Amino acid sequence: MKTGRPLVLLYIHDEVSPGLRARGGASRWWLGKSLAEHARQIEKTGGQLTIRAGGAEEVLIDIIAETGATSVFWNRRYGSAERAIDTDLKAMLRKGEMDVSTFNGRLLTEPWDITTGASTPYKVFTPYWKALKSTYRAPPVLAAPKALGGPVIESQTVESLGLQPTDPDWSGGLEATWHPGEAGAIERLWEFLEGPINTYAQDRNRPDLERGTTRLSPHLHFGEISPAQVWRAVQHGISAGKFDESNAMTFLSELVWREFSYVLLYYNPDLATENYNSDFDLLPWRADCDAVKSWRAGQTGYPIVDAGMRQLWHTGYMHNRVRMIVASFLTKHLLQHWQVGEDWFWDTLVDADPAANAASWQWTAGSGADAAPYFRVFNPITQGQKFDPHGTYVRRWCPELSFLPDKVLHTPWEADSATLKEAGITLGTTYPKPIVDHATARQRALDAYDTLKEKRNAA
DNA sequence: TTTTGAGTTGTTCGA
DNA sequence: GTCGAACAACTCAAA
Repeated sequence: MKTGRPLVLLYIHDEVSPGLRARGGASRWWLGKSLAEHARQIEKTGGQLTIRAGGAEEVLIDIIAETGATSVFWNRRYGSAERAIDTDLKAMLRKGEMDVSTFNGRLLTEPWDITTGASTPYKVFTPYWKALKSTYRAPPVLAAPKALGGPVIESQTVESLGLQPTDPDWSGGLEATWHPGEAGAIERLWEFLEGPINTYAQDRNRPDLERGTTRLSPHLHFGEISPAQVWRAVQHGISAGKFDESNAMTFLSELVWREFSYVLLYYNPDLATENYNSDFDLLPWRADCDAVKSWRAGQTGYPIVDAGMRQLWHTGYMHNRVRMIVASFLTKHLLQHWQVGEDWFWDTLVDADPAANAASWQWTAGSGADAAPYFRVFNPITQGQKFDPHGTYVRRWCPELSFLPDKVLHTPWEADSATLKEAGITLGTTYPKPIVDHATARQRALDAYDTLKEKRNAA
């Protein structure tokens, strides 16, 4: 790359190229905030973030014609539609004798970089993790450029992209929870490294704790902070003896789960729509609209499930432990296809990610790579008691249960009538009765799996 | 090529 | 109350 030449900093808002999955509502909200913040930061250096909506190819052709640009740079993407678009773009630009360079901006390593001894992609997490941590060294973080002044050309406003919800504007809870943008990301990382990292292995499972996890996922998704930056900061702290190594490595392994999801997506482009393990094509999922409605609304009658679903609706986020509980509940207790859940999360999560969301739903359902065995059905009662022991999380998101004593908080249907009355609860009115019985639903899920086995053996 | 050990996150049951 | 075994078998990865 030649230096000293002006840069056009371009964001193409492409909703029209073929095959792209439309962003969900929460993701659009974050994107709008993030772009606005990014534009402000660039303006401070005297530059301009140029925003254009349209197909990537058409927009680039226009920009090149307007500016006489001779080089184009971008960070690589890994979804199948995005790869197809970027491959075509690269071919077109090179045909026009443009310099094209692409980079890895969003992962630690490229999905094809780390392979087994047989040069095949890893399909099991632990050996992948071992291979990555023994070879990966995070590159140094470069300082942001002080001046980014380029040509001032026509640009759309962020507002014109129509990313913010109106009529109704449901984004109040998101607004109160998040600070999209690089500064917010760095702050979250620093807060985490100042203490919580040293108790991460335990506390990451506690949705009732404010700072048990980093909550960096949406920032990572939107490229406001890179995994390499996070890795380097943690590695530095370990070397300096500042962090407990075991806890810090547990944290890094979670970052590598994100990488592993991208390996799975790269080699399985249909990860969000097809069973990774096609045996699951035979599983007799049920189609129960009422059950799905109750699940989405956080009205299942299981407090930890309902708390999670309401946290999601209100803040665009759900604690990871609770994600597993609600996902197990939907796919196993309610026997609804994992895609129903994947779709809902896609629409409502601020960190909705094509790789992590699909891989994690399949993992829970049992159809995914290195998946939970099907007979591992989370018990929403004991999970609640174990990971929200004082009920802080449930009381926060299900305030109608606030006055129940801890002993029956996760099992309101077991409270005697005097206790319920005293807590101001009428089951079936102020809070639902359980929509399924745990033991019955568990057995139904195990039976469904048995039919799958029979069908597979017969085939 | 064959063999061997291992595999994110759990629950239930019975001693 | 605590603890270990059973829950399935299969596929992956490396020796």
